[in-house]
Amino acid sequence: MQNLRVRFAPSPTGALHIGGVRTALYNYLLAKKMGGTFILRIEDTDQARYVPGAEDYIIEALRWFGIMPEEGPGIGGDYGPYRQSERKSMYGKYAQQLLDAGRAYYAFDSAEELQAQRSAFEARKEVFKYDNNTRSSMNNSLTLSADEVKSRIERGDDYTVRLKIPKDETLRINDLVRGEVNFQSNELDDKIILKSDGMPTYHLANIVDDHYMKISHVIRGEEWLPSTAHHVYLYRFLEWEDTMPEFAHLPLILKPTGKGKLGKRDGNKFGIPVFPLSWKGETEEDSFTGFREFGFDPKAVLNFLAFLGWNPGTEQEVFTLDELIKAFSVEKIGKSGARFDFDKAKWFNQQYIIASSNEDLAEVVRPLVKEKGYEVSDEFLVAFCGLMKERVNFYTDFVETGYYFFEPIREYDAKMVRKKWKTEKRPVFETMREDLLNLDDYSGLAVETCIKSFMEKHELGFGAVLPILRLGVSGTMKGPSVFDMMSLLGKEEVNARLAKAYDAFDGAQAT
RNA sequence: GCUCUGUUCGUAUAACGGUUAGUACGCCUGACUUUCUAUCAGGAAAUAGGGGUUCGAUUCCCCUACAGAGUACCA
Repeated sequence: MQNLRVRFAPSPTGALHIGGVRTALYNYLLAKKMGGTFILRIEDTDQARYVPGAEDYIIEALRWFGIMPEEGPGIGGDYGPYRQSERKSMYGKYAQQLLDAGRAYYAFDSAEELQAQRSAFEARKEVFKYDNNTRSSMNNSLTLSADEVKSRIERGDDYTVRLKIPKDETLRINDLVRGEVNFQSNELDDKIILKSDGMPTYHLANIVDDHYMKISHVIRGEEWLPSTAHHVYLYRFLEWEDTMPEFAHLPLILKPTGKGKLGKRDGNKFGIPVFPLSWKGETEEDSFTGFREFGFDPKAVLNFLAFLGWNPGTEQEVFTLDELIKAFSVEKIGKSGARFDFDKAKWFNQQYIIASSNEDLAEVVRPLVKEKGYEVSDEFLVAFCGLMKERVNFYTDFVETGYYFFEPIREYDAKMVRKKWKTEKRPVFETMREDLLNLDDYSGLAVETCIKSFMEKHELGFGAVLPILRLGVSGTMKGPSVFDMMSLLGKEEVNARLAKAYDAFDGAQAT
């Protein structure tokens, strides 16, 4: 085989969906594994659906994941331009070639006429298809005289170019994921390949570009499987069939619950991200929180995505990108739709956080801390990450569930306070506070020793003392080791918190 | 409707035609622990249904059911 070249070819119609990211990932993995080239091509042939910023979003997302293409718009490469709108002049030529070869024809039917046909068929409970059956009754260069066609074109009438699908043929397609897939040509419609605005449709542009960009493998979503037959015909009629790429159609990603494939709105509906990065659309419904902003690590998301429709056949689940590249193979891609399981995504993220060093975590958490307006030393932050990393799922949890490391306690767990605090015991706890204040060494171990001797002196058990300390210092029963927490907060801070807490506890007890 | 694709615990999936049908997430129980986690040890939980082929089908074939996708001058 010659050089392996794959492309990710999204349409800039909005934020890049997580399913698109998975497609990009699989393309990337295959390219890297085989020493091939990963290419980004922007399919912007539909001006009406073009959304400004979408292209930047796509590139930013790929960069965040660390799966950057080697060729693409703004990146360079020998097969550019990489935006279809900039390749417009190429496509007309091939439409003409197809026309000349009798493999395509002009169609003059207006949108209204087509609509009328559809309605008429619908009334008979049939579905209109522009195909070898119906094209003889439509206005096209097959039914009109040559002169008529010529004059219509010269007159400037709108026309499209349609692919003339042959009659009575069986088309056999080999798909790397699904094996042999057969199509009857009579079931295929005469797809428009050149629109009346002169732009090609996806089908033509895709084939021409893949050919010129020397794409060897087309890895894309299953929604393209039905139109692959048209694509094969295009290759055949353009006489490029001998260099036609291999096809691999990926299973769909399904909604977390219920029916259907994962959609844009599912994110807001289930309160989970379905886009890599946050996106601000025109409206509330068109705005989404991304995995990044949700507090995910890009490596964890990639790992999760890799397993949505693929598995290595071993029992290993946590993979670095390099390991994924080594393990990846098209043969291991699954056939059936994979449901998006947020719990699993969460678990992957947690695995990555736990495996990260405290220093690396601090690096990621620092901007979040700054954003909240907190000012802390690097040393503090690193220690803080060490204390918290085993009890968070997302990066955002650090500053949210661990907020009390940076600002005063917002609220005490009232139920626990009522259960554990006795106002009569306050004098005893005041002596504990003093004992703590007299400590010179405020390491976790020293604090622990101090508390233990305090308990011994007053014949108190862990259950009577530790909850009070924990509540006083963090307000909640959830969190890291009390002693370590106190050590990190420091003597003065702990003392102040305890004094304040005792008052609050008394208040809570009184009500 | 038609075409294409698919169907193993709730979810993701593993299993040369021969296994007590494995693993992970989630769930339940226990251990550890001052709490929450994490960790460890257990547990419940699946081959859609029906026909074949075969000594033997999760695995191969057919039918049914269900699900998904496509059926645009969108990609």
